[in-house]
Order: sequence, then structure tokens, then C-alpha cells
Amino acid sequence: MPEATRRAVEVAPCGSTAGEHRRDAQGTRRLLLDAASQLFAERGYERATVRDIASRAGVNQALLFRYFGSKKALFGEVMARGGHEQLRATPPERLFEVALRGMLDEGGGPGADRSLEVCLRSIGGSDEIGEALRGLGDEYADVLATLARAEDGALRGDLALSWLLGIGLMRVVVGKEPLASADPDTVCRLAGEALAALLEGAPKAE
Amino acid sequence: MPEATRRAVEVAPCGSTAGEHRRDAQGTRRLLLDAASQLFAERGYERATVRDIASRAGVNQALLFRYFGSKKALFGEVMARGGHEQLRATPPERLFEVALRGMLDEGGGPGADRSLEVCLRSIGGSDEIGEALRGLGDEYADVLATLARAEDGALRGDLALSWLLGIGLMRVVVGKEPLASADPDTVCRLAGEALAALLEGAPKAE
DNA sequence: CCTTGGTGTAAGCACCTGCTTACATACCGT
DNA sequence: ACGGTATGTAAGCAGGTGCTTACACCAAGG
Repeated sequence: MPEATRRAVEVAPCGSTAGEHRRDAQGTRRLLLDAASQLFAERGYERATVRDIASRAGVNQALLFRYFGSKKALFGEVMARGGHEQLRATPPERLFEVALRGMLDEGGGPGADRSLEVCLRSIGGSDEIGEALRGLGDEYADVLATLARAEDGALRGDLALSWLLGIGLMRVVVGKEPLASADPDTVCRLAGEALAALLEGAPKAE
Repeated sequence: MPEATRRAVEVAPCGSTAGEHRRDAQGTRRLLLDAASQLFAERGYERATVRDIASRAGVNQALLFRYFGSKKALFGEVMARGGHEQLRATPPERLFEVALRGMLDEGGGPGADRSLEVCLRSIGGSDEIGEALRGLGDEYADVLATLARAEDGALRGDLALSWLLGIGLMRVVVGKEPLASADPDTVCRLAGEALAALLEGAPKAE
């Protein structure tokens, strides 16, 4: 090893300011996970860069790769962490309304589940990302399908999920007026009534 | 068959050697427009690169910038060319069904209107792109709103459009089963019935 | 003390992006 | 024929991307 490596960079030690940043792998891992969750929700997968994520977490981007291996793996962990909680905690007959309100009340606190929003904003991305998103969609659609009593319940469940995501798309991502500013209660009522017609409609053309 | 469409353009009268590129600005401009239309529909705005577009058109990418100035301007021309035709040629009460079928019958010939598909696949993109897409969405929603007789017709129109795009999203972009393989007639019937409930529902909660 | 291994960082790599420039070539009026 | 110009091309630029590497630090453990 050459002697020149002894050269000091004279950079301020990270912990010198009030000792705030202790060396804690789990902690910074979580910082990265939180920052990624926010940025994926705000910009989608492609437009959220690893530099932005690391910057928001306040750490070096190399740590992101040390702890998660790749941007895609990080995305996978973010989706796995948030996505399924709401699904398990909500009874099927209320799932549509709860998920819809989750998207309508956008500023619903920092801990709100924004995985559907992440889905919407990331949809144009690479095929591997689409794969991950399809998984979450399948789970929602399966639950919704149980609400339709007709034999083609799975298809009706897909159509219900389509509407759920379509509404989120128009309101949150596109910002289409008057939908974007509409009262969540009104939107839920209108959608709920038509949804009932969908799920309880005649099972076959006759 | 993208190769066939390339040589199908015959604008200039002089039809000499088949393999050679006649120098025809209008012709290559149109080649670029066609290639861009296809690639934007297949991959969305961001993932369709100018190199790919020029390559599919069989010309040098520098020509793309000579004729259109920028990728965004090219996108604008593509959207302006295709988007509004279907809207004008369709009576309002059939718009939902026609647009829905336009997305369900995906391989509907090379001249089919795929602007809605372009919208869906480009949604995650930059804000300026979102602006362009919002314009087309507004036109559709305005027409759909006239179908609702209630005073909140505009909101119901937005919800109808949300569903239209949501179905396209799930079927074309995500490929969600069983929706992706479902019979278009069945999908149209299910959606149409519930849509009627939406548009003709009670005007106010009371 | 000093080694050792986990934690943090700056710098860089290879590639891709939209876009530009300098140059070659074919067409057309004279 | 010929020169000017419209048309086409190859090469390159500046910036951004995910990801890697070489190195500095800090806290334990001998």
C-alpha cells in the first residue's frame, strides 16, 4: 500500500454535530426505506433516482446498494412492507371504499399507505416493475371478486379494481377537475352505487 | 408488421429503385410520425427513445430534430394527429363503448387510434407531458358529462372516464387476468350496465 | 496500545438520454 | 454541366442514470 494513502481529506466527522447521527445500520436502512417510499409515491419508480432517495434519507447513495443491492430490490421491499397491511386489516366488503378513501384523502399523514399511488405512478416502467405491481393488484382483485356472487366474479372484481385505480389515476396523478377537488364522500357514494350494480348485476346475458 | 408500413408510403410520384431512399422530406417526416406513434403506444413517452423512433422509421435521428425540433414537440404532433378524430366521429352516447372497444380490440389494424393507450403508458412522465394528456382527457370527460342528467354531471363524467382508462390500464398495460383475456362483448356489457347506474343515478344524497 | 470489521463517504465507471454539429450526397434551377 | 441547397448521415456533447470502488472513520476486543 503506498504511503500517499495517508493523505487526510479533512472532512468534518459525521457525528460531530450534536452527535445526532449514530452509526446504526438498521436505522439508516430504515431511513432509506422511508425516503424511498415517499419518493416512489411522489414520482413513481423511474423518476425517483437513487441519488434523490439517498439524499432525502441523508446518507450516501452507496449505502443504498450495500443494504438493498439494487434499486429494484429496494422497490420490492418498499412494496412488500406497505402494500399488504391494508389488505389484511380490511374486511372485503369495505375494501373498495377504504382503498378509495386512502387515495382520495391524499395527505393522510406520513404513515398512510401509498402503495396504490406508487403503483399508479410506476405503471409505465420496466416489465419487471410491472410484474411486482401485478402481484399487489391480484391480491386486491381476488378480494373484490369474492363480493360478486355471479360466476364471472373474477372478471367483475377486475373491473372493480380497474375503476378504483382509474379514479386514483385521474384524481391523484392527472389531477383532472372536477374530480380532483371533489368531496371524497360524494365520490365514494357515486362510485359505491354503480359498483353495487356491477357486483350484483345479472350473471349472464339473457 | 412495421417493415411493411415503412415502404407503404408513396408520396412522391417517381417510383424508381425499390430499396433506395428517395429524398422526400414529407415522406420521411411521415415515417417518423408513424414510428413515433407506434413506439409511444408500445412503451409510453419516456421509454420510447428518439434513437428507437428514428431507427424504426429507418432514418437518422438527427432528422427527427430537424423536422420536429424536440421529442416533446414530436409527441405533441402525434397526439394532435390521432386523438381527436374518434372523438368527433362518435356520437356521445356511444363514446364510452367505442373508446372501450378501441382499447379492448388491441390489434385493430395499423390505423387504429391508440392515443388512449399512449396516454396510459405515458402517465408517469414529466409534467409537461401530463399537461398534454390532460387536454385529451378533458375532451372525453366533457362529452361523457353530457350523458349524465344530474347536476353533478361533470363529476360523473370524470368517474366514467376514470373507469374507461382504468379498464385500459388493467387490460392493456398491466395485462391483469382474467380481464386481459376476457371477451370484449362481455366486458362492454358489464361495464355498460354499471355505467348506466352511474350516469342515471340519484342526483343528490338525501 | 493496536488490530479488526462494520459503517460512512467521495469519486468514478460505463452506459444511456436528448440534442447538436460537421460533413457527405442527391436533387434541381440555371 | 454545375453550383446551391435541401436532404441525409456519422460522430460527438453535456448531462443524467444505476452501480462500484477505494478509502476514512468509529467502536469494540485482543
